[in-house]
Amino acid sequence: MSDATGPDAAAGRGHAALVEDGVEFDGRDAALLRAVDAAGSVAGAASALGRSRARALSRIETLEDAYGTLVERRRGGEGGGGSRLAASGRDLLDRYDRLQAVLAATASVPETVLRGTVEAIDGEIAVVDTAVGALSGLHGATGDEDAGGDGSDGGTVAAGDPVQVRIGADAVTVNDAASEVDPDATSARNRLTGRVSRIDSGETVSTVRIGVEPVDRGERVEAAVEVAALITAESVGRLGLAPGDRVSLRWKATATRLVAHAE
Amino acid sequence: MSDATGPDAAAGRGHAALVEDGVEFDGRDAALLRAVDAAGSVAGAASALGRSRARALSRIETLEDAYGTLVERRRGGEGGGGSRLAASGRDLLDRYDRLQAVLAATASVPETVLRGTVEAIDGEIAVVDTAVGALSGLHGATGDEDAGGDGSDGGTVAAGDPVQVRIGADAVTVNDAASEVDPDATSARNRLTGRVSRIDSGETVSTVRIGVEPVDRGERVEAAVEVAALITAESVGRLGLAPGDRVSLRWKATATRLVAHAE
DNA sequence: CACCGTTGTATCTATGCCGATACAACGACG
DNA sequence: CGTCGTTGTATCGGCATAGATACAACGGTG
Repeated sequence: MSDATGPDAAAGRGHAALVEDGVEFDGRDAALLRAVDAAGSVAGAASALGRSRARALSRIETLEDAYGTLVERRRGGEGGGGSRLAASGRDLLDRYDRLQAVLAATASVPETVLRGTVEAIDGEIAVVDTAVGALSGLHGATGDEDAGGDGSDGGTVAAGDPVQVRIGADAVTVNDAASEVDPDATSARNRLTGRVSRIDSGETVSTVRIGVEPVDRGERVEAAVEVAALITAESVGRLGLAPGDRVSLRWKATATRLVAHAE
Repeated sequence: MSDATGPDAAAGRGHAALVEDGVEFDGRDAALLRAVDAAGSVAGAASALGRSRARALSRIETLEDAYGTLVERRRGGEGGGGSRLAASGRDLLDRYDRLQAVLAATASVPETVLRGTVEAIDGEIAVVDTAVGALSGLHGATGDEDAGGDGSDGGTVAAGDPVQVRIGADAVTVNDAASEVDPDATSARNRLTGRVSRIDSGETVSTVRIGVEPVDRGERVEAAVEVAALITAESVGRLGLAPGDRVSLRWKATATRLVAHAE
């Protein structure tokens, strides 16, 4: 939306919901629970949201069938009764909020996507051959597949497969190329060197793009690769970064994700 | 559901869709595009999926109204015609797959959640007072709010607000406490020290939990805080990590996210 | 020129979800 | 004991979406 910070950074608005037992918990449900918390009754929540009370109640029941008790309801008594958000309902809202935060983050944080082919797989970590050399990262396979989902996404990756390597700009650390750190003192494994090509400064956060030289591989000429790094403006100042500077990039293998890439 | 690999890792199943122009692109649409790519025709794709051909076609049209050309359709000719996935359709599938990868990652990567109150806001970065001291992180506010969305999530954060600080375990770097690195050479700002409390070893990736002492704050006694870090098993070996060891943690402010926490 | 399987297009029907409405049950309070 | 506002429960109609069906248009192929 905003402007020309990144080519496509904000292009991917999304919508996410929790799923348990086949029941989706989406923004509408979150709003309902929040309204119940605010109003102290399902009836009040429904009228505040302009929704049907009976529907709201039955919706809560189907949610509770899947997620457990969410709202403690009581009828009769002072004020005719009322409903309070249960602790587990609050937890569910927290989970939902965190999911939304992750989604907003992926939409607003630029990512670098490289094509590559899997060289080797060792447990959860795969080594991928890319234009800028071998990179290692996690492939999402945490054991199970989304049952009601898609077709061929995520899932397993095998040696030789074409994949995309996804590096979130917030995972990349920028160092002065001169002061090289002892490689044995840190758990960040992927490293590259390159030259700063552009700095997009935000208020307190800057997106630094670093041009990385492709490795020499026979006749095949690869286009230059730009890796984005999101760092605080303060760090830009502290490192004295300016276009043309040589820097070293570093990020953890566990912050790198592989996506199976059909074709 | 599955079993006891991780305590709760798979608890947060989710479902995400891209949204553009009010039109959702979800797993069902992804499966349709993939089937078109495989079958070479919308008719073949529909029958392969057991869906109505006419509906599939009209669905593709509404998708194209929002996302641009996705499928190149041709009628008449050899084989009676056919359809091919356009390049932009392939790109859209890639975007969707990456979104799914992010979602799967957040479901499988542990995160540390701390409660805190916002101390100060400086642009996109906020400083939050937590049980383990002041931490800085991004608040999702990228300028706009989800129109058709929720109520009080994400959005803006103000000084004094209670928030949750979310730290993905894949963003935390573990260092030997002894060999302290020159603080001016790196752009990672948040740092803590603590003792390793537990190491859950996967095949090649381990989740290390580090107990961090809460800062002393008068009479108020806070429970000990455990921060999770996801690092390669190789790094565990290289650093010689074992329960009880003193380590220093480090992660970037830009990899820390704040979630407004009602109440 | 007829054939073929596909893309377009229109229409009818079934299904599921939501709002609207109505009524019974509940229990503290006055 | 009646009042009150809520929770439960059932039913009806509206609306959007998907499937089913039918038919026209298209353009290589034989």
